[in-house]
Amino acid sequence: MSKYVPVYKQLREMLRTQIETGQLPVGTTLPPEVELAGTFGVSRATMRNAILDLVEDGLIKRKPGAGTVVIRSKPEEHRSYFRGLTEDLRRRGISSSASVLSAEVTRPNDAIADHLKLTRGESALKLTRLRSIASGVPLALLHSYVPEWVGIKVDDDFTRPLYELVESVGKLHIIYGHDVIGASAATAEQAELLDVAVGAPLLSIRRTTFVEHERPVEYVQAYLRNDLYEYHAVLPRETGR
Amino acid sequence: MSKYVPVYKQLREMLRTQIETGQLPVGTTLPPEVELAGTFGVSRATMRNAILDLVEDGLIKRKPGAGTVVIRSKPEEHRSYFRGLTEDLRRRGISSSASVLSAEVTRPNDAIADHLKLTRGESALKLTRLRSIASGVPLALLHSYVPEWVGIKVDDDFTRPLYELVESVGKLHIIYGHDVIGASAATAEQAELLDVAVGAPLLSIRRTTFVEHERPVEYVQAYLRNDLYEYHAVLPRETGR
DNA sequence: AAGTGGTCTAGACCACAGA
DNA sequence: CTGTGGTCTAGACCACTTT
Repeated sequence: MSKYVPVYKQLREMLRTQIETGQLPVGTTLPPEVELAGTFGVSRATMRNAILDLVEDGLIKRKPGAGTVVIRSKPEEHRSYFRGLTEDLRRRGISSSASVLSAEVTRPNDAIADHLKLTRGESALKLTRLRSIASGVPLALLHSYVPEWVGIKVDDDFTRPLYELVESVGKLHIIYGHDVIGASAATAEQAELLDVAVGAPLLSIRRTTFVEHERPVEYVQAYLRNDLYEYHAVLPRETGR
Repeated sequence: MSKYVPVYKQLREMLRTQIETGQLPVGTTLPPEVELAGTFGVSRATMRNAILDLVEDGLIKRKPGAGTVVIRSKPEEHRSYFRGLTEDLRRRGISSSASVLSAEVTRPNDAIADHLKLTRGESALKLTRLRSIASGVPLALLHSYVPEWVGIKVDDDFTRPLYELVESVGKLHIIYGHDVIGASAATAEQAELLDVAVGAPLLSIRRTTFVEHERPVEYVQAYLRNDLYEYHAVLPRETGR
């Protein structure tokens, strides 16, 4: 039950704490590596190991010949992560519910089969849902496709987030998602369901979800009311090496 | 024009090449650190430095006591990065050009001043541009705002990517961007400039660009023709710390 | 020129996985 | 048990930025 923790990790966390609590405010120049190493009684390499981790976390910045400066006091959050619509809304304080309009197993059209990397003859579960916010106002029309091999059945509970189903039923681990976002004009059917005028601008999100080995497990085409939803993305700049 | 390249970087790139060309196929177990170090006549630390970079890139995986295995042959591309519209289009093989409709220094409205974290009285350069694809078809209407402190002048060359200007003139380093994407109906003015019908759906992108210390250096409101442009985002799933 | 981070060496012992 | 990666030391010299 003894828990071994390397020295450099202890030092790293100690420094991280000092930065996050403001004992080392933004703008502070840290002592040189050698001095820090001496202070803590470790070799320069060990001290360096601790420091470089913090650079990786974006808390400090180093310049050869200049020094090491604290540039941020809180852990970096400059990156968007893949989330389902339900969780996305919940994070913004909007509670919503879904109603299933239809659920069937079919052979999807070629474009969708291609996105899901289906071989000829393979089918997919097609799911159409309408998601509304608490007051009952319709928000989004969702057309989801899940390959049959994932193992989801037409009588599963689709009012819960689809990701949970995919990950639990298929025992899969989602790695990333690819979103393509555009704008489109509401068709008569969409207008009816979403309670907007025909031709009104809708936000269109087409999402492909991937598990290990670049395997797609879900394709969703969503149409959202532009007055109720905006898509957010925080993108880090490519790090040159 | 010094050409000094550290040994570990040379070794890293050599290994990377061998992996990407398939000389070291996926599944291969690499020789132990000590052996590799001996092979290349460097110390273990140097060899290790090269290897760890490849772990960071997701090309290989290490397990203590087990070994080092090649797990991917191509660099990871499961993450979108911040890019300007120009570069984004260029990567898709679309060449485009921009024409400046207006450039002036003004006090922006409160919403925009807030995005740029301007104090009372601070002004910003307002820039309106129309970007068209090669054939001359209009693609996007861009309203850009850059705080005065960045140092960009109204007579700079705005047909070049704005990021280059910001980074070179202001000697700044862009860290990340925050995009908010929605759909809107074209106003009369927008319809005229973009050559679409009034009320036609447009893709709306509002982007705030940040440099060190969470400082915003640019705010752009873009309206794009939905038939010519789609926004792409590849989002990794949140990794448990 | 001085000081800082960047690279590199030649060792050593420890923690962990597999046979 | 053996072998692997993980950690650590005590030096050294180099490249870069600032003074």
